[in-house]
Amino acid sequence: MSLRVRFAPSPTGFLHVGSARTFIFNWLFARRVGATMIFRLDDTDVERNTQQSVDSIFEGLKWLGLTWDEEYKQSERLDLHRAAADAIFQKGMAYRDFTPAREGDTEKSGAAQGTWLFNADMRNMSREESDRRAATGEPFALRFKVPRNIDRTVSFKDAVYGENSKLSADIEDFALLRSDNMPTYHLSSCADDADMKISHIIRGQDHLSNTYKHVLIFEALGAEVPTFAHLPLLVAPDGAKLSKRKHGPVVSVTTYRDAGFLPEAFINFLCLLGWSPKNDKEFMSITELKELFTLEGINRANAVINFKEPAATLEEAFDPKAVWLNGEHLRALPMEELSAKLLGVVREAGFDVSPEKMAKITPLVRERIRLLKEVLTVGDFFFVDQLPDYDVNELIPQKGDLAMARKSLEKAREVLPNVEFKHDPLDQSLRAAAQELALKAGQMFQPIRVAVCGKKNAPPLFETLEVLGKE
RNA sequence: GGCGCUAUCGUCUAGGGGUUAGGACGUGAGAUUCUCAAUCUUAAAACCCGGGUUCGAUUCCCGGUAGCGCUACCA
Repeated sequence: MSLRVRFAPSPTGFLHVGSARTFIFNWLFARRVGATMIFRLDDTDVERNTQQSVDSIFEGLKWLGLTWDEEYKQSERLDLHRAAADAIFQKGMAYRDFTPAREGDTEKSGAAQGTWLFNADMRNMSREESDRRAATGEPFALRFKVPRNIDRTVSFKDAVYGENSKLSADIEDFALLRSDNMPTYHLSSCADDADMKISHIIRGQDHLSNTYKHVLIFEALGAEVPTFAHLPLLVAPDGAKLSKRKHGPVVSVTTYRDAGFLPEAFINFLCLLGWSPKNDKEFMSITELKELFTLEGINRANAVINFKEPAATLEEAFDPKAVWLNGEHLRALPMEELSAKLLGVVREAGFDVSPEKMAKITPLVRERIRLLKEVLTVGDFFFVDQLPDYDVNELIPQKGDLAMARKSLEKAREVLPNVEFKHDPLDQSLRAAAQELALKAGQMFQPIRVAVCGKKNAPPLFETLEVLGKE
């Protein structure tokens, strides 16, 4: 039997980090075992689908750089879904429910208050009466006739959560077709999975309890029930599920891209949430992940993405481990590659910097940034003609005063014009100058650094001067 | 409310009937250094509670509690 997996997002919002992880796990599994990876847009909810969301999903996935082998759109397969529903109906495993759709029933309080399982009048209606009413054009929803025998149980073995079973009597008669003849998610999802011969369904744990219904549908369709692997959910620091409304842009994949995450770092981070290679390895390339990934390595408890709610800095908006991993991946990149990426960021910010100059700057900022975008704050002085204003007190060296700073700078102005702007000559002459002034090297360098960079914390002085050049 | 799933440092996790409960991020201290980083060393930090089973449970079983999910003609 061939192995086939699918990623099936519904386009009702931007690409969520949780969806991205589901996609990544599917991809890793597929590439690891040689399965076919299918992308399927689950767009049967016409009212909530937006083109903007479709674009956002593709944009996010494109950034990740992981590809799939086949692509489908559910909205183009409605006939198949309806045929599946009809087949179930013809087998007597579904019935028409003529109860008008509940309207204005916005929240789920109705369901939450009591346990609705089925409407006996509808479930037990004779086929003749059902046909007659349908023939008059009366609208109906098609519901699955869940077995009510008291000892009947539905079970499946989940690759992550193990054996699961539930009394079928506890499962409500869920809808297959809405009264507008549109298939529901459960129906189209299963009909497609069956038709596409999906062998492994790897998806969020929020579907764990839906799986009983799905097993029922697969069986009614006479299809082989695939292997399920449910993934623990990604949640916010407060334990609530991630939502854009509550938690802002951190839940969107493009936010990571825009802040300057490397896709491989982002993927690495997401993999560590709910999965582990069990060997204490944390920093992993995509190739390594592909080699190490197994469904057995997935654990069962929800994982918190540990970001700060009101973020004071760019870094704070993300999980510290994600930021750290990104720094690691950044430093693992060949210098030229990193330089090219940084050049892109800098140019996008409106600075005109040549690739040659960027090539010299990159080694100086590489150890000092963890997100690509930080090049703009760490290395700003490399790009501007005129330094923004800074506090003169910044010039004061340790255990020194403004007079000492002034003395240092005057000396520097005297010495520097005659020095070749290379590391060693600068080192020698400035150290000599410091000695002449009876200052510690650090006390001499500090004011110069601030005068040059506009801030105390900056890359080493001589290299910086060398890159900046004498003019 | 009903049904289901889950529970190890602040966070991500390893482990598993007898361990000094391991690693990582983050945090503190120190080393190095022209500052900041990077790097290295080091410290603090965890088995939800109660019952069983057992010579011995953090680990196995049961119960509780808490969190999460599903309970839509959403997905």
